[in-house]
Order: sequence, then structure tokens, then C-alpha cells
Amino acid sequence: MESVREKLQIFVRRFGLLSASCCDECCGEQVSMVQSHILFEIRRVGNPSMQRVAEELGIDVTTFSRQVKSLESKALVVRRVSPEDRRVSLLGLTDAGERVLAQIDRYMADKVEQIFSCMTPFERETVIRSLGLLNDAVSRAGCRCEPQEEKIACCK
Amino acid sequence: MESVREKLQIFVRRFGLLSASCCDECCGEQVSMVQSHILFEIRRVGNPSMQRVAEELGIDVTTFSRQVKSLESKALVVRRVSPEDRRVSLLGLTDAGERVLAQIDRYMADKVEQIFSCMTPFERETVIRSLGLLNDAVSRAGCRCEPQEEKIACCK
DNA sequence: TTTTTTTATTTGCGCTTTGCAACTAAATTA
DNA sequence: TAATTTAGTTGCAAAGCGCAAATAAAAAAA
Repeated sequence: MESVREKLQIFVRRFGLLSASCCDECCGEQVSMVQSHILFEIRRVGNPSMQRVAEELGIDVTTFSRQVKSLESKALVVRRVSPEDRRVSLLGLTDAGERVLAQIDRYMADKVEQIFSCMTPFERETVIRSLGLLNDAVSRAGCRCEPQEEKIACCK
Repeated sequence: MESVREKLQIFVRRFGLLSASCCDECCGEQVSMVQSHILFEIRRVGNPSMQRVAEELGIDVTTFSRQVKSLESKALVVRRVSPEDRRVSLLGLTDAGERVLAQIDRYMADKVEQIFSCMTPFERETVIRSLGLLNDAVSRAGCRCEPQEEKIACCK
């Protein structure tokens, strides 16, 4: 029988492919996959600093810096200097940025609808609640990661 | 409230980061992230052809060819010519390949255990079943993708 | 059977992305 | 005021990518 780990791995991989096809088919000329994630995260958080987003996405800051520059040159993102700390740049979406993101939303919502379309209402309900549980659990596990790093019985 | 799409996106992203940290911390010198997926898939399918794996992972065949060559040079993967069709290479894991994959398994199983550790048995049960449902649904949606490609109301 | 077409995989090549090291500038600490 | 830390930017070299073209084997057409 398939392990939980396998289930997760396969699901994550396939969903990732869906997102990739989105970036190809629906906004490929505008933004790359990473860039769509950046837009998504900027909207989600509000007006995050560069560091904040880079860390959340697990991207190196230097790479991130370049990506933001690119998004800025496409006028999808603006940055303003934080009033509290002039070192930090706060990121925000332009109207065009919002629009591109809305495009992606529509595309992905459609795909998600396709996926859920063959489930019963009860199954949907269950799956959605499970996703909530998973997300909570992952963030909790992520937080504890640092302190117990040495406790993890990782590979030799 | 968070949409399903957002839940999925966030979950997939965070789990992806976990896998990446695995490749760094537990087998970074041996295999990259993509390569670990390749090993995983070879084991999962049995003795797949190159095409088969490349397609499943959504990697360009030319890129895939090079990745396999690299894995071969590290003696983690072997290929043999298919008896039925001498054009196709069938992939397999060497003992060393199995071992690396087992390392990754341990690391990831541990992470997954951490994630699930704060759920009740009932929640675990639910989440695991949901993952099964999701995987089935995604593969079903994936299959239908080609025929209805033009029906998708994608972005303009 | 011979020719043409299709299929599986590999290489050449240029382009993009990446991460490290080193740098600037602003804050914080000593 | 000097030293340290923090946020972000660039130079550079390496890695990864996909397209176009090549090879080699099978399948289809002639």
C-alpha cells in the first residue's frame, strides 16, 4: 500500500504541474512560475518586505531581488521604502499586477473545480477541511523545525 | 476566507520546501531535487522507459536525458535496452540508488510524522483518506485535460 | 521489398536562472 | 564614535532549461 509520504509526494507533484501549465497557457508571456508565486504571496500578506516573501517562498534573496526587479520593470509590482526602516522595501501589486493575478486565479479556480467536480459534496467538504488541517499542521511543524533540528534522525 | 485554491497553493508550496530541505540536508551531495523525484518515480513504476518518467514528471525529454546520464554516472540508475523495442531504454535503480532513496524516505517519513503528530487519530485518518481522494481526482482531471482543452475558459 | 513516416533518445547551442561572495547603505550596539 | 548587524544589490561562474537538429530503430505506406 502507498504510504502517506508517497501520497503527498505524488499529489504535490501533480498539482505543481497544473500550476506550471497555468503559467504557460494563461500568463506565460507575462510571468514565470516563480513570479506568479511572488505575486500571490504579496497579495496574501499585504505589504511584505522583500526578505519576508523570499523566506516564505524559500528563494535566495539575491535571486528574489532580481525577480522583483523584473516584475517591477513589467509594472506588475511596486516597491516603496518603509517609513520605519529605510533599508527595507515594501512590496505591493500594481493594478496590472492585480489583473494578472486575477487571471491566474480564474485559471486555477477552474482547474480546481475540474478536480473537485467528480467528488460528492461530502467528499469535497472532507477534503477541504483536511487541507486546512494539513496547512495548520505544516506551519506548526515548520516553526518547531529550528529548535529540534538536531533531534531529527535524518539520514545517517 | 481562504479559497480552496489558496489552501492548495500554500500547502503545495510548503511541502515542496520540505522536500527541498531534504535534498539539501540529507542527500544534497548525492542528488538534486529533480533527481530525487526521478529515483522516486523509477521505483514507483517498476521499469519505466525514459519517456514515461519524463512525461509523468513534466520534464522535457532532453533535460531528462541529461539528468539520467548524470544519475547513471553516479551509479544510482541503470538502463537496459528494451527487448521489445530497441529504441527505448528501461530504467532501474542500482543498489546504491535504492539506498539513497531509502535515505530520502526516512527523512521525509520523519517530517511527515512531525506534521501529523499534532493531529488526533481521527484527523489523521480523514486527512489520509482525503489525500487518496485528491490523487484520484487529480489523475482523472489530468486525463480529461487534452480533449477539453479548448473548453477551458482560460484567461481571455 | 523498398521507401517514407513516426518514435525514442541524444547532442549542440544559446538563454535563463541560480547561489555564493563581495559590496552598499541604513540601523543597532558597544 | 566605532563596530556590528541587517536589508538589499551586483559580479560572476555554474547549472538547468528547451528548441532545433541528428541518429537509430520501428512502423506504415508504396
